[in-house]
Amino acid sequence: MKKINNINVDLGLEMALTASAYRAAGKKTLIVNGCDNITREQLGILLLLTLEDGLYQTQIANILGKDRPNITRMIDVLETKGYIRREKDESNRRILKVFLTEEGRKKADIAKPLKDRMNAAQYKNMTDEEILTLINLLRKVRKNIEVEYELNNNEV
Amino acid sequence: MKKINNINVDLGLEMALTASAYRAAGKKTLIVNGCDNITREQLGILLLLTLEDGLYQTQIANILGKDRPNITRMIDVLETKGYIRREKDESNRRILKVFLTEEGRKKADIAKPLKDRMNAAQYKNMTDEEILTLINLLRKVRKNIEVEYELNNNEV
DNA sequence: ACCTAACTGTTATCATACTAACAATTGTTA
DNA sequence: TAACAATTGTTAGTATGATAACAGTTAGGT
Repeated sequence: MKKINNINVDLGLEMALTASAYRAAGKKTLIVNGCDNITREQLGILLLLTLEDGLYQTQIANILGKDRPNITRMIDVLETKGYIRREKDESNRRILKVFLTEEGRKKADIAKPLKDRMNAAQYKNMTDEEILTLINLLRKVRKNIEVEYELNNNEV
Repeated sequence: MKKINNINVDLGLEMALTASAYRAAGKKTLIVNGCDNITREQLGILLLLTLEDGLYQTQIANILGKDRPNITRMIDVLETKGYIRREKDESNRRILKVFLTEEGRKKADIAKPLKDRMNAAQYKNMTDEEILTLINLLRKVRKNIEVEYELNNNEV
């Protein structure tokens, strides 16, 4: 494990722990506020659709960084719950566009301020500069990993 | 979504994307180098045991930031693969201590440099100061979240 | 000693992450 | 046009993340 100033720097563990706390807090926030019939990830899809309705599944997967089987399953659930509906695209019959229902829009409107409040909590006592630094460093690490990942790809 | 300098700052999404790249790269590294019969998470247990053998399951769970059911399952798998063995503690019969087998130690020795190489890759072109900053900001966010999480806990 | 609370590992259940493989559709190219 | 490749959504299977509930064990308080 890399050491700096005699401090162990295991980024994987740090990210796992932070992500774990993040998930727990998000779940708790939803439950405490009566949004206990939907998960944080499912809500992410609803919130995305409030920004741009009618995306198709692969677009949703790419934007949210998830894979298509996952999106299929989550959208199945959201459709069963009546929050979204699938609609065939006549110009490309492979595509299923996803739209919010009225119920789905209502749910997103209720949950949006909860997400905002959680974002505010996680950035408490942090300056804008610190937040930007954190985001940029995460992106730098991701870029490094993706480059290395592609290198490995070519090695195979 | 919080905006700084007109840039969207969705830490949850950034962490999810980075963690996803991290997982993919880790998995690929193991497969490319012939360690395809073990997962990154299972390997984490083996590497921990090389630092301190004979930990019991709850200790492993706490150190790695996982829950006990997960550890039970992963250790079941590792035991089936012959990489670890459970041993009852006579002084406290609730406890099962976990030890590396010879096979497990060999596996860990083979995989350790792969993990080190991946750590080096993710920190490429980053100064020690940047790395420390990233770790400290992640910890700060985690602390914020945990405080907020406990607050919610009390509100219930 | 007895009762209760806490701890440890386990099982069951559900949601997510990921891969492989597939059918249907569309795009490309010889 | 015919053959092949790529795209889209789906299904199946495995591993992980997380919670609830349980039996066995230990610790604490009366």
